[in-house]
Amino acid sequence: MVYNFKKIEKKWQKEWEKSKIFEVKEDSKKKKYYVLDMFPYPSGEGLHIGHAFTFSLGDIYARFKRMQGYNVLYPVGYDSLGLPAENAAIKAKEHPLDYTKRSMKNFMKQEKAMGWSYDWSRVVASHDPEFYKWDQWIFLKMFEKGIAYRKKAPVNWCRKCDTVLANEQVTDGKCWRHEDTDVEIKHLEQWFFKITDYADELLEGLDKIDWPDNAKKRQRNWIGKSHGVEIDFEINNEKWGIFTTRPDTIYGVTFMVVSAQHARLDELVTDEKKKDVDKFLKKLKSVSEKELGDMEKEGVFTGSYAINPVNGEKIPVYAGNFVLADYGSGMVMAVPAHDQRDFEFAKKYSIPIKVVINPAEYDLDADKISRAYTADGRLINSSDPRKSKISGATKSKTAPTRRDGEDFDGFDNWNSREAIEGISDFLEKKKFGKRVVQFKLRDWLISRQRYWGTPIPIIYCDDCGIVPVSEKDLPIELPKNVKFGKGNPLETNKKFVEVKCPKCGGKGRRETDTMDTFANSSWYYLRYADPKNSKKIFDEKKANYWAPIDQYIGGPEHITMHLIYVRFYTKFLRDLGLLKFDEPALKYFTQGIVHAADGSRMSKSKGNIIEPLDMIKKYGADTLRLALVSFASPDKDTNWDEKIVLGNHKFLNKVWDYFSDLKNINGKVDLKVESKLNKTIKEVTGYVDKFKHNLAIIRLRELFDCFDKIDKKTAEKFLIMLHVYCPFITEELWNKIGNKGFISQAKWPKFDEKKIDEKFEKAEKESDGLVGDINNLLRIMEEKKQKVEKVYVYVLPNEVDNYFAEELSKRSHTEVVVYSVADKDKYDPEGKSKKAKPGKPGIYLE
RNA sequence: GCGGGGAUGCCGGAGCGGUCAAACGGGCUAGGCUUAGGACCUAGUGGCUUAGUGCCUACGAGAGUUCAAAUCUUUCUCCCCGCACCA
Repeated sequence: MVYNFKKIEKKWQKEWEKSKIFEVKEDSKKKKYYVLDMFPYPSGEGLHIGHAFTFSLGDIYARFKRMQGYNVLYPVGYDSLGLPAENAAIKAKEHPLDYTKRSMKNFMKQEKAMGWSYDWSRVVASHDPEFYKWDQWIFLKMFEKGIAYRKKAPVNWCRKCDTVLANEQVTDGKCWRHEDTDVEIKHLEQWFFKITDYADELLEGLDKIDWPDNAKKRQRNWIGKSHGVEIDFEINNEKWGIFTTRPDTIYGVTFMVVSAQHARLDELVTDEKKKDVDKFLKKLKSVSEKELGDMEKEGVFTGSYAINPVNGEKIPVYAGNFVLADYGSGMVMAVPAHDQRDFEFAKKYSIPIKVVINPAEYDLDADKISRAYTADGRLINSSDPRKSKISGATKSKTAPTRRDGEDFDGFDNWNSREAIEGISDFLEKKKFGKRVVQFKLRDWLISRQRYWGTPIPIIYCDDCGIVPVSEKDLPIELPKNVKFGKGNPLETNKKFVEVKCPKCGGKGRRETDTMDTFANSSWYYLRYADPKNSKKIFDEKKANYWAPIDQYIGGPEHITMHLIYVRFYTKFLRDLGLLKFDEPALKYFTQGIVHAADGSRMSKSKGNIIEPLDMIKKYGADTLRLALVSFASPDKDTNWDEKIVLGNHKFLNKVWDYFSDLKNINGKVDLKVESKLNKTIKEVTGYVDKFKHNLAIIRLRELFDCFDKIDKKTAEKFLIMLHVYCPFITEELWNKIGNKGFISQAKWPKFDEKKIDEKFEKAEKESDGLVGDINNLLRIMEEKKQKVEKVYVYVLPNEVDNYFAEELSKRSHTEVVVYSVADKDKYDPEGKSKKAKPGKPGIYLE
C-alpha cells in the first residue's frame, strides 16, 4: 500500500482541529508544563527552514510532556508589530495592517501543515490593540515608578530604518537589519527604560536558571559588571570623577582623556585651545561610527590641567576619540605604562610615560618599553613626593606593611593586586574617591520614529509638560490613516497628534514615537495564560499557574536582546506584585542554525533558501520534521542536505508498509524484542528529554529493524515514541492497527528494567560475528576457487538458542546447518566442533 | 583584545578514559529479489595478513598524565560564532 502522506496529513490536521485536543485549562490536579517557542514575526515569506526546525523542537517537547501526563501549555502567537512588517508593507505598497493579516493567515496555514500541536484558542498578536494596550499599561506603570524616562542622549540612528536603534541592535557599527548601513550618532531626546536598575539582579538570576552555559556567559558579559573606584580629580577648581578598575596605577597617571562626545566638554576647553578642539570634533563627525572603531587613538589637548589627588601632580586633559561618553563618567585617567590604549596615545602625542609597576623578574624602562605592561607586579614610584619630603621616607625594599592615617608614605613595593585594595581603602579614607560598581549594560532606548509599533501613551503639553495618558483611555490605537514617506508616518495624522492635555485640557501634542518591538516580546508569554482578558493584563492566578515557562526554545541570536528584556520585564511585573516568580524561563534550549548546503547563510539574495513548504509537498511534514532533528545534534549548526530528507522518507515508507500489514503485528510477545523495546524506551525517553533527537531516532530505527512479527502492544509503544517526531503517520497507523481515539493523547510508554536482558544483545552480536566469520570464510574459499555447498556450525550447548540456521543461511546466502557440540549425531568430518568457544562456534565448510 | 564552540572514515555525523577500525544515515562495491527499477533484502567498505586469525596505522599537529586516550592536561595550527576602544 502506498504511503499517501498528503492525504494522511490533511486528514489529521482536520481531526485535531475539530477535536480541539490541544486546548488546555488550568487544572490544579495536574502538573503543568509550559513549553514555548520564541514569538515569531509573521513575515510575508512564510515559514523558513529555521522556523520549521526550532518550532518542531518545541512541538516534539510539548507532545512528549503531554504524553507523560503533564497539563501542557503550548501556545502560539505573532510578534506582528515592528519595522520589518512596516518596511515590507511599504515595499509591497500595502498598509502594514493588511500585510500583517495576510502574513499571519499564511503562517497559520503552514504551522498547521507542520503538525505543531498548538492551543489555537490562545493565539495572540502584538498588533492587536487588545494586546498592545497592555504594552501601554506597562509603560505607564514604568513611568510611574521612574523606570520609563526621557532624556537627551547620543543615540544610534539608522538612515534606512529612519529611526533610532537600541545598543543591542547595532552590530559592528552597522544596523542589525541593514548590514550595509553605518549607524550614525545623533543627539535626540528619547524614551528609555531603566533596565540598569535591575542589572545586579539580572546577573545574579542567572545562577538560578537552567540555561546553556554559553547563553549565561554571554549575558554576563553583556551586563558587564566591574568593580572599581571613582576618583575625583580637580580640574579648574572643580572635582571631576573618573572611574577606574586599576587604582593601583594611580601614581602612574600622566594625562586625562575626556570623551569627545562628553556633554560638558566645553567647560574643559580653554579659549586658546577652542579652535583645535573644534577642528578635532569636526573631523570626528565626518567619520562613521564603524570607522571610528578601527581608527587610531586620537585626541587634542583641551588646555586644562587636572590635579592627581594622591601626589598633587598637574597633568594635561585631552579630548579623545576612544573614550566612551556613556560609560563611567566619560573621562578616564590615563596610565600609559600600564594600559595599551593610553600607551599608544601617549606615544602619539609625546606624553611622558611613568612606570609604577614592575614585573617580578626585571625592571621596566619607561623609555624602552614597546607596549604597556598590564600584568601584576610590584609597585614603584607610588608615594606622595610632598609627604616624602616631610617625612624623608625611607625607600625600604622590605615587605610592604599596611599603613594607616598620617604616617602613610606610599605604596612602594606593594604587590599590585593587594594595592588595588590598599589604594582603594586609602582613597576612601582620604575622601579622594569611593568604590563603585559599573555595568556595561545601558538603559534600553525604546523610542522608534516609526509607525508600526505600540504608540507611547504620553501627551506633551506646553503648560504641564510630559503627561501620561490615563489608564482608562487605553489603548491608544494606531490610526490606520497615515501617509508613508519621509519621517514618522504618525505625524501625518492630525487627529492622532493634536489632542487635549489630560491634565489641564489645554492644547497638547501626542507622542508620535512608538515602542521598540522588543517590548511586545518581553511579556507576551504571560498573556498566553489569559489571552482574552479585557480587564487586566492577565489574571494573576492563571499567570502564576502556567508561568514561568518550563522549557523555552529559540535561537542564539536572542541571547543578548530578547532574553535580557524578557527577564527585565518579568522582574518589573513581579515588583508590581503581579508575579510570584523572578525568572521567565526555567530551562532554555538554544538550537543550532541551519545553513545552506555550502555552509553559508541562507538568504533570499543568495537564492539558497530551502522552503519548508516545498519539502512538505515533496515528502510530507513528518519526513521533514524527522529529517530536521535527526540530522545532527539539534544544538549544533548544520548545513542543509536534501539527502537527509530522502533517507528519512525511505524510513517512513518502510514503517508505513510494515504497520499497514496487520499480519505483522499479530505476533506473540518475543522476549528478545521485548528486551530491546524496553531498552529503547529507556534510552529514547532520556534522549528526548535532553533534545538529543538524533540519538533517539537512531534507537527507534534500530528497534524497528529488529521487528519481525510483533505483538500489538509493542507496535503501539513504537508508534507512540515515533509520534513526537512524526505525528501524522503515527496517528493514521494508530487507527489502522485498531485503536480508537488519538495517539496524540496516548500515554508515553514506561520501561521495565527487569525485561531488559543484555544476553539478547550479546547473542545478537555473536550471531553477527558468526555471520561475519562465515562470510569471511566463504570469500576466502571463493578466492581459492573452492566451491562451498554447505556450512556446518558447531555451537556450545548452552548457546544453541542464540543461533538460527534459517537466519544464518539467509545472511550468508549459503545453506547453514547448526549443531550443538554435544550432538552425537552431528556431521563433523574434520573435528571443527572442538574449536567452538563461548560466543564463537566452530565452522566447517564443505 | 576578550569570551564561546569546533577539527573524527569517501561524505553528514555519533562517541568524550578501556567493551573503538569507530553508532546511525548517505555514497560506493558485491550478491539476492524482481519485467524493470534511482524500490526492497543481505554482506562488504583503513592497510597487510588468515579457513573464521592475527598484526599495523588511524580520530587537526606536537608533548604529557595513565596499566589504558578519539576521549584528560598542555602547547600549536586552522575554522566558525558572540562581544568589542567598557578604562
